[in-house]
Amino acid sequence: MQTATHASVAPIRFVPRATAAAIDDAPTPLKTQCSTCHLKDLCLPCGLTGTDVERLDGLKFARRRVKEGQAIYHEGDKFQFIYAVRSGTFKSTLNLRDGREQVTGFQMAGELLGLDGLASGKHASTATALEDAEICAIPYAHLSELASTSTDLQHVISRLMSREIVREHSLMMLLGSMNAEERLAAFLLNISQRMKARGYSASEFHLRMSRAEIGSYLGMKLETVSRTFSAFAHQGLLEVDKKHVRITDLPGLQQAFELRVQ
Amino acid sequence: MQTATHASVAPIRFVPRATAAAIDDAPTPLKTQCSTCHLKDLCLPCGLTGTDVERLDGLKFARRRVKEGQAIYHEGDKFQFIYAVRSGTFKSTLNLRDGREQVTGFQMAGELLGLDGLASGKHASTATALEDAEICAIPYAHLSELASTSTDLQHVISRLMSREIVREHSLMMLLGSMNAEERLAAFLLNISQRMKARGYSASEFHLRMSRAEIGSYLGMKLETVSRTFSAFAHQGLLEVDKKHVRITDLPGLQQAFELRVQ
DNA sequence: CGCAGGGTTGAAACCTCTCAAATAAAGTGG
DNA sequence: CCACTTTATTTGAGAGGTTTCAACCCTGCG
Repeated sequence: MQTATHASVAPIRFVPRATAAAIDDAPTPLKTQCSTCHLKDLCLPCGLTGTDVERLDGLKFARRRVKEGQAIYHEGDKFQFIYAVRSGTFKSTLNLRDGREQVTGFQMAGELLGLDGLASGKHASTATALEDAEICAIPYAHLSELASTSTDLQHVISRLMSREIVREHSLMMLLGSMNAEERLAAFLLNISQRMKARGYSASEFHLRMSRAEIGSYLGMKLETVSRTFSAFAHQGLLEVDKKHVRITDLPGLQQAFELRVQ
Repeated sequence: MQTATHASVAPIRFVPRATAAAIDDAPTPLKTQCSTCHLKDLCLPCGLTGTDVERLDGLKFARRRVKEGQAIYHEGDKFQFIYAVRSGTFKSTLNLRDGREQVTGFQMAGELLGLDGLASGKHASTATALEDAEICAIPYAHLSELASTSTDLQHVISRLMSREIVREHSLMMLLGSMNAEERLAAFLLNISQRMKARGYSASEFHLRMSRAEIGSYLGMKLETVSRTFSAFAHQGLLEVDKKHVRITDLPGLQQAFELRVQ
């Protein structure tokens, strides 16, 4: 549904896991401009004035298609690009010793990926497409060069990083002090809000992630996620059919979540 | 023990909660330089070359004493300063609806506080001293002005923010996939490492936070924290007496933690 | 000296996890 | 196009770990 508006983009070949980093070094040389992007109010240009947005157009970055299941970078890969999601949904994950993965976030259109790579020069997580997607690959060197000519742009980047910190704070609160129902309610309300901000229905949507991925993100087992979905359905808060969700009692769902959180 | 090295600083009066923000507007006008600070390898100047560190000296910021229990900013306060811990320990907290608080981090000498305020211009958390402490209050406006003259300084700030994101990632992993023993082991090893980096013993230290605060941070109840301490003691991994901890089997503790994490 | 706050420990309740089985959907290959 | 396999999801029952409630100890302080 989200990819429908970007049909005129050259597809890139599928890149197997071991060499996925290689695509970072040779992005499709297709130029894109921020000033005319339909996501400019959500994405990098958000908060910038006309002149600064135009300055952003000086950035030479490429659009890329990413197939479902394909990673745009892996934990440990050299950090060179920041990625903006144009369409589709991604998950960010950390690898656990026993081979399992911990989901640290889901990213939707207009959201940025890869900011955790600045710390050490290597990506600290892996970003994988949950459906066929499209991204802008922004060379960090160019971006920071550009930022040195505009304090406003500097602030925007700092603000975006700060937002990520704040987001993770609330996730820590969720993981540290909420039970299963509160966690899932918080998750669904968050998705609902983000769908709404992107012009989709806030009450009915298609989850792109599996029960296991939701569980990993929320710190619970997939069976518990499934059970909690069923419990919400029995309570009349929503209707679920696999990944399709329809919220039928938004205030009720908010109450299930707001029992604890400020 | 940490405060002993900084005795020649004018004390500030205790400021009650409601007006604590006021001290932000009138910091003690005592100038400090980064280039001669004993924390320069841990703190803001970390990674900067000689010339850039000198440029940091152009920053006019004040040192301040903070009494145990006093907050340097509260959730919702206007964001103006970034704070560097000179001595002492702080906790960062979020308020929960039911009046309880969620601890999102502990900060030691050389670590920064307040970066979460950039996102919205208001502090997203509260920072409270766990013991008498000393901080540098760095006006963010000055810092970002200075950063516009040095790309290296820009990078340092970005890197520090990114580090915070990475730190929170691993905490999410901890909260999402570890049991009580793994959590406490991870916490103690982290504290141990940070003590070591500051020139203190890695194996014997005094915790500045209560069982309840540790529990809030680690997503467990204070009784469980206490029980897990006792369990470690029974296993011969450490000796505990209230807040005093001596790690007697570091490899054993690491094993208790590394069972899951990469 | 009594009290409050922080810490420890015990026992039972409760929630989530684990293990297991059944179902449905989707992909595979003849 | 149909059996077959694989994967995702749901649901049940019992195990297990953490929380809850409670009692008790210790220390510092007015």
